[in-house]
Amino acid sequence: MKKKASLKTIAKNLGLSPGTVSRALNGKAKAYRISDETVDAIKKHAEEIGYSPNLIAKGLQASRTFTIGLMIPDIANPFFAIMAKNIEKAASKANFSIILVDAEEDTDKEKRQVQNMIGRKVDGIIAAPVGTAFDHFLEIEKQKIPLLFVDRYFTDSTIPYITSDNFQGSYDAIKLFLDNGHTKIALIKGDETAETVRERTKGYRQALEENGISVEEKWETGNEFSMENGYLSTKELLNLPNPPTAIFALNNLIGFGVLQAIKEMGLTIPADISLIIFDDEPFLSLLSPSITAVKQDSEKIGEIAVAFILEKIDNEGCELSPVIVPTEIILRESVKKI
Amino acid sequence: MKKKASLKTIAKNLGLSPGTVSRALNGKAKAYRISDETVDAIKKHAEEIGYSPNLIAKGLQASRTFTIGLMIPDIANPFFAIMAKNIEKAASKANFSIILVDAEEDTDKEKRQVQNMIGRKVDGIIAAPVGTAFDHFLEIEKQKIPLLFVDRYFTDSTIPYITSDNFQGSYDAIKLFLDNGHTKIALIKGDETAETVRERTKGYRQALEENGISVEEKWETGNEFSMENGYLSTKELLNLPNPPTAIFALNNLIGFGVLQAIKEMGLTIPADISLIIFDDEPFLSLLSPSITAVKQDSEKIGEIAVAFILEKIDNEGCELSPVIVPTEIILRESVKKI
DNA sequence: CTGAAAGCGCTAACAC
DNA sequence: GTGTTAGCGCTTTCAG
Repeated sequence: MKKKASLKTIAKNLGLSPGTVSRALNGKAKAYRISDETVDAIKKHAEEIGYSPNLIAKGLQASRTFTIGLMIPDIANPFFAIMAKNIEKAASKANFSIILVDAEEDTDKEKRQVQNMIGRKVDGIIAAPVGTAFDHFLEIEKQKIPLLFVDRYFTDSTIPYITSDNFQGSYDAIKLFLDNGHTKIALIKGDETAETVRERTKGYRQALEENGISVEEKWETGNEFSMENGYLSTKELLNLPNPPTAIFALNNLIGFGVLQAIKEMGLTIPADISLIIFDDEPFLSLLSPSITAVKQDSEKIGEIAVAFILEKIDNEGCELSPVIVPTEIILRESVKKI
Repeated sequence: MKKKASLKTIAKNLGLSPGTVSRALNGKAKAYRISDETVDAIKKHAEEIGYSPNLIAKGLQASRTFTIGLMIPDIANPFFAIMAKNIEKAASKANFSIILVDAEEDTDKEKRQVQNMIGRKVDGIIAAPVGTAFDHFLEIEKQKIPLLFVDRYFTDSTIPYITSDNFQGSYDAIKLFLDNGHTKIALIKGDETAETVRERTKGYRQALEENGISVEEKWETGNEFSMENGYLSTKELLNLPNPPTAIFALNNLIGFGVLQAIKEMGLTIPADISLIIFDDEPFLSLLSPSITAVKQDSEKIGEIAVAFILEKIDNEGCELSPVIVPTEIILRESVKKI
């Protein structure tokens, strides 16, 4: 009743060889024409002694671990949590397990964990990279481990990615403001070295330009995907001599900050200021008034990511091209008609 | 430049033996008095060919994988997401990796994944169990794998757990209502087979009884930790001939449902109805009015959990007793003074 | 129908 | 100072 419950144990107890037991337990009885009695006896005994195959040993010899590394900058962010949920779901359906890393928005931790993943011989890696450094990711490619970016990505590498239609989502949001008569529209951005931020910013600018509205420099502000940035930027914007009538928050955290600032200043949405947030959250519908948002389909991003990575694991040669997942405007009550 | 980058490769290329290379790379050069030149040469070459030790092989031979299984019923629930974040953080600090399972509130998946964890020879398992079935967890103990429950737990097993002070948190919330003059206080519960729900319910009842208020049967309702339950129960409660003046929602999801129902019915908090939610969420402070909540310290639960499981991994014999983590009332604006 | 043996990559015990 | 060997638990030829 010790830690002993290996193939060998079963073999010895039954007077068989490990090979036979292995074959019987892996449904290869037919192929090797092992007698039904033997198979039954083996299965029965395995059950009895609580045998559970050692996936580590299996992995060692197959050089396949049925494991996918998942690197997320912040699992407490609902956007990533929902994505992670769908990734785990799809992966486990294919009998793969997820090794989760929360990089804590820290490139150093990310680097260390990339090494860790490589050492653990994961079969593939799905990562939402933290920052703009990606040398460590090239190492993954060098090791021939399938790699895929989600959400965040780099255009100056050939690593495939799956992301939202950041440009269009942003464009649509601004268009909504414009259609409601707004012309003084502010943007609170994240770190512009991120491609997603650049794309979203592009959408903002293009929508304005197409409608003959020149972009007021003061209204394009912010520098970080954080609540604090949203909060401070909002206060600044609304204290401007010529304040905007509408704010577009470039992600959920910034949006929270905006909401906090507005609440604190005693202003009301949309009477005093209109708001759209990039990233939908269930609770945005519970606010009074509810907040219009650009919803990223993180479920779908997660699903596609797993399908992709499995494809790449099976098919060493296969080249994948980036996938852009459409966003959707969730119309609520935070945009005032002027 | 193929998949070859093992100890053996290095050994061969350098005309050494795998043993020496292993020792050099694991800082045992001193102990074995390997010459500095050799060590340098080895390290240099390892770097060159992009060698990365195979943790799988290491694990096989050490029968230790530096891996902790984490089983969560729903990673998209912020309460669990935050806990998971802190668990990953603490684990990675100790050079352990997390294998994440989202049980999707499905006992069958949980069972399957328990087997999977066992097969993967994780060094320990931290689980927030889905339901009331726990036979499959006993299997883990039988395999001598350290096991620990967080949040949810079973009193009729000896498996240690770390959870919030569910009784006290609930008691405090009701006390707050009472202190504000409420006597008609409703409770919307989750599934009562869960120990956490029972404890929270106990806190509710005891606070009322101690204050000479008899518990109105109609006001104790609900049967599930879900938004829908919160929504439907609220509608029922508020349509009662003699409706309560205060609602206590027994978890965050129920709370969301309550908020939705109240919003839909055009009522306002706290003028028409007072509310406290068990589980704090950042956004509760952004609502107008902000919502008073019982905050569970999921950060601390996560941290303690990892410390515990590591202790148990190191110290096979060690017996751990349950830990109850205090809760905290976050006072906001959702309780009316009568 | 089943057994024996090699080997996945690594470490540790034992040599010299 | 370094090499050799055995073995972790499994699968997979190759032999019967």
